[in-house]
This record gives sequence, C-alpha cells and structure tokens, in this order.
Amino acid sequence: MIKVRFAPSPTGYLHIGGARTALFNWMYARAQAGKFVLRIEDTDRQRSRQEFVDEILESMRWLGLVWDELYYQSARFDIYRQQAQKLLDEGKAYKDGEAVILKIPVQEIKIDDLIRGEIAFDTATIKDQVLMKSDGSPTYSFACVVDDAAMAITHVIRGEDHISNTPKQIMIYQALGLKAPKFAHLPLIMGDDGRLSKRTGAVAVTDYKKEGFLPEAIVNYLMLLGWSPGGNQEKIDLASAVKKFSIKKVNKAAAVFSMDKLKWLNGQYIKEMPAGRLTDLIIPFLKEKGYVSADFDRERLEKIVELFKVRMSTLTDFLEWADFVFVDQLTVGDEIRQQHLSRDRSKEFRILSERVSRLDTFDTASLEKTFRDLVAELGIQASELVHPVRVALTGKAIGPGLFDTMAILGKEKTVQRLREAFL
RNA sequence: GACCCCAUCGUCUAGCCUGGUUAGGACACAAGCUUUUCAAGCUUGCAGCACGGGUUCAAAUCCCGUUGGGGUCGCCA
Repeated sequence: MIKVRFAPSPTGYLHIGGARTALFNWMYARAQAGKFVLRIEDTDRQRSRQEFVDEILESMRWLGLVWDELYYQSARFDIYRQQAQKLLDEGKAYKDGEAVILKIPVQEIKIDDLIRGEIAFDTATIKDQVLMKSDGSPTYSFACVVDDAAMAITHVIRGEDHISNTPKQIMIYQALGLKAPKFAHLPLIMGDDGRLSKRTGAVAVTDYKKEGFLPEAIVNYLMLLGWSPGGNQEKIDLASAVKKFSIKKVNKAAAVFSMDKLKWLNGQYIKEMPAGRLTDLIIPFLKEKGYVSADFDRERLEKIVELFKVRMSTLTDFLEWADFVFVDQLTVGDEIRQQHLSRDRSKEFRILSERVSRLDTFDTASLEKTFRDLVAELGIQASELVHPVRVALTGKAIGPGLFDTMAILGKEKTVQRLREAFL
C-alpha cells in the first residue's frame, strides 16, 4: 500500500503553496487507496508555536484534507538520537563538539523523479551533513529521513525547492541502510513577480477564509496549478478530481498564481449554491461586522442573499453590496451624489414615497407597477427616476433591480430614505 | 558563482511520451446581445509553440546549443 505525508513546520501559518503540496499528496493517497500522514516538523524549539500547529490543523480540516495519521517530531527525539548514535558507532558519522555529522562519500546519485524523470547529482559538491545539532535536536533532513522510513512512507511528494535536498537525504538513507522512497517534486507557485508573496495578495489559507473564499473553490483552483483534469474542464470537485488524478500528468513548470481566476471560480461555486447554505456561510461575516444580532429575520436574509448571489465572487462581497440594508445611516459619496442627486427630484420623490407607503403588499411586482404608473403620469422616462431613487435608497449607483431593492429594504426604510433624500 | 529544475496566448493549461491539429479550453481584456444601473448569462473577437541549429518527406512534439526564468548551496524547515 502506498503512503504519503505532508510535513509542515509550525513556524508560520499554512501557506497557500503548502496547501497545494498537501492537496496533491492527499489526492495521490486517495487515488491510490493509500494513506495520508500529517507530520508536524516542530524540531526547531525556538520558532515552533502551538498556535501555528492549531492553525495548520484547522486549515487542513477546512480544506477537507483529513489525515489518517498524525505525528509530532518533537515527541520523537529519542529515535533520532538512537539513529545518530548508530551511525556514530558504525563510523559513518563523526562528532564535532556535540553535533553529529555524516560523512558524505563521493559518488554519483540518481533519483528517478515521478514528475521529472531522472536527475543526477555528484556528491563531490556536497559537504558533510549535520545530523544532530549541538543542542541535541535533529536537523531537518535527518529527522525527515528517519521518520519517512519509520512511518513507511512510499512516496515523497513535495515542492521543487527540495530537489537539492534529495541527494543529501539519499546519502542518509544509505548510511542507515534504509531503502529510499520514490520522489515527486511539484512545481512551485509564484506571484506576479517571482515568488508568491504578500504582493500577490493573501498567502495564508486563513487569509482566504477571512476574505470570503470557499474551501472547495480554493482546492479546485490549487489543483489546476500544475495539473489538469483534461477534457477542457475547469470546475471540478475533489472526488471527481481524485478519480482522474495521475502524478505523472503533473506539470514541471512553475505556475503563477492568479487571484482573478480564483475569484472567478469562487463566484462559480457561490452562484450554484442554494441561498440557504450561502446564508449560513455569510452569517458569521454579518455578525462580525455587527450587521445582524442574535435574533434576525432569517427568511428575509435569505431573500437578500439570493438577490446578491449572482454578483458576488467572495462572501465578503455581500457585505459591500448589501450594507444599505443593515445600516441606519447611509453614506453617499460626493461623486455619486453629484451625478445622480444634483437635480432636484423632491416632488417626484414625495409622490413616490406617498404611494408606496400606501401599498398593502410591499413586493417587487406592486412596487414596479406603482413606479411605472407614476413615471407615465409624470411623462418622464423610468430611468430618469430609477437612478436617483437607487442612490437615495442604497447610496450606490449600481445594484440589483430597483424594485427588488425596495422590496428587500422594506417599506419603512424605503419611505424614510425617499423623504429625506432632498432635505 | 557552483549545482539542479523549467520553457505553448498577458496568466492557468490541452496537445509532447507514441512527429502529420485550422495549436483546443479557461481567466483577464474588447465588442455585441440582454437591460432601470452593475453584475450574471449568451455570442464573437484579440492573443501563443523563446531563439538557433540539427534528425525527418514532415517538428509545438525527438536531439543539441543559446537565451530567459526558477530553486538550492544553514547546527531553518
């Protein structure tokens, strides 16, 4: 049975690149009916923090990348010490102070990378490798090799930045008399200008969550970076992707992260989501913003969500589009005011407010009829009144259909805002 | 600098392995339709095999080189 692992270091949040590595490992494990191990590489006592461990686990769960086994390297120091002692006893390593260092014999090393094919190295250019540091903790490569062997990892799928670590680690496998696993080095994800960084936008998975991205969209987007399900398919769920996944079909070239495309995909997932579920996801954002309290009209909220669904690309877009429903005091930008409310429409607004206030059923159809009858009477184009009214009600020049907007705003606020528009 | 990896529209990619395609799709961009605005949706358009040599009847596809980009050279992981 195949077994893979994702081995993050809890010295920071789960990075979007790390999430992609985890995803490909996870997909490979699922596609091969194998196991997915999560190993926390917390050997650096100074920089590792529990808060980051928690965050990594939470992000993994949020993305749906559940693990079969979980290990902490900090709990395995005895094993690393034993293995280092063994190499010392066998004369394959030597001490320098308290540190244990592996002798690197000169030889040609070849790795058969599942994605890149054969890669050759000459160890003459590799210096002796530290296995155990002076403080008694193992180095990354040593702990990594000891654990991958101990945990029976069959395939090491990791970022391309580890290619040059591979020959060093193979030397450790050799010294320990262990069989090396198969390797697959994934292409890196980059930003617009080189390495993926804050410049490109969010880097931590939690940032994407805060910005209103859906885990299924992120996972979908990430798998498209370096792999394609074929058949011109872009939107694909994890389960279907697993069925088509092949590590050999993974690209070799680094990919540039596109926030535009992620947003588009996220919007696609939002548009196909039932308003009820979408509302569930938006509520935490509304609460945080203070737009709804404990008791709110759930049914009405769903209607509002439904109205904005089609134009949202992230959950937080709702906050910006629909803010006028939740706030008492509207703020209208000078430019918009100048453009749409500079001409005095107080007479029209007054009549409109009087008529809609008399409406028994304050719904889209009644509002539209009332409005259209009025503009016909006044002998003006509907659009002459539509735009000023929208601005007066929402503070925005753009938005959903005006009559839907009035209906969800409710009679009280609609009437009030019409009356106060030209005061 | 040394070693290693990579190279199809602006971006993500299909095609490459097993040479013969009008080089396909998506995002973005532009135009049109729709329309009370903005979106969404639909239609159309723009745009690519880095360059130079080979091999071959035939090269995006195979080989070599150049250029360009990336990674690694820690008692970080």
